[in-house]
Amino acid sequence: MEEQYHPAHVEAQAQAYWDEHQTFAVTEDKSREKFYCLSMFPYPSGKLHMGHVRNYTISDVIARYQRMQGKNVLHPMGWDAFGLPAENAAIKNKTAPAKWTYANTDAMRQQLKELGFGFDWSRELATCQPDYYRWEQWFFTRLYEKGLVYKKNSAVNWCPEDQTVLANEQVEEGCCWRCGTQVERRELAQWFIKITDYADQLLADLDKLPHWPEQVKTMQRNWIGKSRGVEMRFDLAQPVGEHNSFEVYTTRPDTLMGVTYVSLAAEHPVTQALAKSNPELAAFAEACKKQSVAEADMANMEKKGMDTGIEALHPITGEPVPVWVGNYVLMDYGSGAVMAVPAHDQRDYEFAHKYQLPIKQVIAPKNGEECDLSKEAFTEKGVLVNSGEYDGLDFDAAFEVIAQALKAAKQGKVTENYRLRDWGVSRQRYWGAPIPMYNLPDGGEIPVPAHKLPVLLPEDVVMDGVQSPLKADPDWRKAELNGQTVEKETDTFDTFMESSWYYARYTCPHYDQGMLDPEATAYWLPVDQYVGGIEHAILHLLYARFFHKLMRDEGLVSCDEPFERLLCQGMVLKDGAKMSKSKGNTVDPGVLIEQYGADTVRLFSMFAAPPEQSMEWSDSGVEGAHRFLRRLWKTVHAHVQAGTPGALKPDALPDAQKDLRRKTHETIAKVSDDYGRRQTFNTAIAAVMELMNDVGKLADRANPEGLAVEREALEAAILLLAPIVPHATQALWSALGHKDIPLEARWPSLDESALTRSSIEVVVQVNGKVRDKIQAPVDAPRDTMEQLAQELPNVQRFLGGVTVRKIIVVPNKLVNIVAN
RNA sequence: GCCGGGAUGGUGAAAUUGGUAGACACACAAGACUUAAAAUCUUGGGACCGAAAGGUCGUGCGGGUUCAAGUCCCGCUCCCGGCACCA
Repeated sequence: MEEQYHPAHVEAQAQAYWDEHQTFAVTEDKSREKFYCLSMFPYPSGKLHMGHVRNYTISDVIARYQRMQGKNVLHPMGWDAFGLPAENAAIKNKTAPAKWTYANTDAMRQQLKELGFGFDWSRELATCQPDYYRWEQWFFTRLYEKGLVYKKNSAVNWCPEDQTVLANEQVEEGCCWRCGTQVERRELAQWFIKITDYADQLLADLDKLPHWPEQVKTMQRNWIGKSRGVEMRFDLAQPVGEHNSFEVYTTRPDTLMGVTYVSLAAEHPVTQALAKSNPELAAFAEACKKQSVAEADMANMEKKGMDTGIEALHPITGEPVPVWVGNYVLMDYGSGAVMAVPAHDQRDYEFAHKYQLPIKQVIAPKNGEECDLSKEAFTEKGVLVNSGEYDGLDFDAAFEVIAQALKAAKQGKVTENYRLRDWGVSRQRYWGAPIPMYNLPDGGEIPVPAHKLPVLLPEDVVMDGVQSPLKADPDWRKAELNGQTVEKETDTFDTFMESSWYYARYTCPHYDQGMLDPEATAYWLPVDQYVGGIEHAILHLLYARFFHKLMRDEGLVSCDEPFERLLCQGMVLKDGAKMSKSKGNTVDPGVLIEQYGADTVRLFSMFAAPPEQSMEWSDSGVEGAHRFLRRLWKTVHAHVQAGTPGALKPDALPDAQKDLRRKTHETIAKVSDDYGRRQTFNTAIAAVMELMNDVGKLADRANPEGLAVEREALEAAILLLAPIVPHATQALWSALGHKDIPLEARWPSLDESALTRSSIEVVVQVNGKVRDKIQAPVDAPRDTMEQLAQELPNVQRFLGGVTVRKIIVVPNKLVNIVAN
């Protein structure tokens, strides 16, 4: 072996070996336990960034670790290739999005290989390829046939200048990011998939995911937002056009007697009908259309309203209450109308103050205290007051009695409601999978039949404007079905569609008899370990879970959930901020690989922080990681030079050598737990560093017995580090005379007998403060420990003049003497 | 605004089930080697007091529970992720 560590050479050699031996190509092998390890596939933006490096290093480490546990490991990679940035780049560079995208995948594949990630490249897929999206199109037509797909109007951001739809991201302070024109809301007919039909399952099955982070499950639960409430009808005092009433949903029917007005959305049919004869109201509704469609903006904006002048009848008392229109009432939510109880809802409270609407207290605190409504609403649950016959009831009783009263009066009923809304999948863009529907001349539509799929997206286009080439090209949409002239839908799918099932397609990426090969999915699914950014905790992961259930109900997969275990990695920061071009704090992985090698980049990525935490990038930290690898290399080299180790004779060793053996096996135990259960790779690396520090201090190269102990330590260190720094460890393993590679070697096994020790350090406290430490026999009896502790001089000092009340002994850890 | 996280030395972090706060690194300082520098190696270090032994304080802020709290509970502050058309 070479005396110096030359990463460029070592890495090229290892990568060539893997390439030559097709080390990471896998097939179904029913005789072996499988492990499917998946990273979220990247959007092919052109260059790998540190977030990718971190993500793929984590999954590569897990994949290689599982491989060393003897499992048949699938670790695939591909491209989330459709999306907005390709269109933006295409407009900027006057090229086709397809060309740009494919050039980017080539560049990024190259970088991924340089980092030594063990992907099975024979399964690579790109979602923009027709043999991928054709099955998505087919599946959508199946959903249509099952009644899980429907079309309805929904609001989008519209730039009147560019005559185009904008993504939320393309709206900056209410204006178009290209031309600065004020953005409007526009209602378009769009396709939806009924995710709400699966809301209950998506909620309930979270309980089947014990290996998901609790925070992600909590976020999904809250997003689905199941609530039990009452849906009721408010009749209008006078009919408005054809409308006699409207529906309202509340989770707080106990506050019903405190309703002092109701609010409708600007798009509510009653509002629209009233606006026809009320120019002022029409102007207000028009003004509401200038608002953003993003929920965060809705929540932050100033709440405005307008009195319609009409009244609705309280569903229980029949008393008239004023009907308002509010800019904060969403048509997409529930029924587009809300009852307002200013005394017990903070938003209603502020609105009522602003427009001098009455505030009527109907709930009092349980403990009988007065509540002060002069500053804020009282939103807690309590006891009913000012509610006539319902006075004195608590929330639960009031809920049931009032719901009963509404039901008896045929004015309402108890229902469950979800915050979750159906999934709008239509995008008015070019670079996406065409929605496989034919629009008929008479206005209806039918799904494109299977034999006409895929509906191909033309790749040879010029993006010379903001308009989608599909919409700009009248020839493309022309189609014919059974002799009838039809038009292809020019909208494309939301890119979440592609990312919702790619994990399943990886099991059979070349299968052409259907969407999925049942044998391949039966063997590989579910994904055993999914690794990706926390930013996907809700949308992507919820849609993928939903899609999985849809595929299950189509008979394509057999399990209920797609991802068994989930790891959400934190962001990569530099100087305390997210890396971004605008801040100029980006770090180019390519430059670092050139300077230090891939192993150093991987080692530092994993050492700097535990995976879930955000990680601070540090150039000097990278330097330190590199230094450690050089030291490791040097140590192995010196060890090999020192001679041939003898047979290991554990019982006959001097104390220092026993100590080193204990450290070796403590490290094996610690690192195995860190990789497998805890997934804290930073502490695993620290443990191996400690082991190497001990090798430096304790190794005895003067005799074959000493060399045997050092050899055991070095082999353990190499194998334990192999998943993280695969190139260097492969070279070192070979330098120690092994013919196999670490990936195919057995994970080091723990020798329990090496762990035994005769004494252990125990802390002695007086009143919880450390006063001394003693070397005590392991598992010493309680009274021995009490006595040893009390005899210590520095303990005595603190026991003078006080009485010992109690002594707490935590075996092999601590003695606390409580005295006063 | 709503939902979910986070905050520990000069810096990244560790402390796994309530039991020694700061492992392992980085940066820094001193020393060794060297004509010299780099590299490498050794040593040191939370703050404050002290010659030392040792003591006091210390995990964003304010309270609480406990023999014992970075860890549990209540109330805040600031930062980050998501909010349905960025992916």
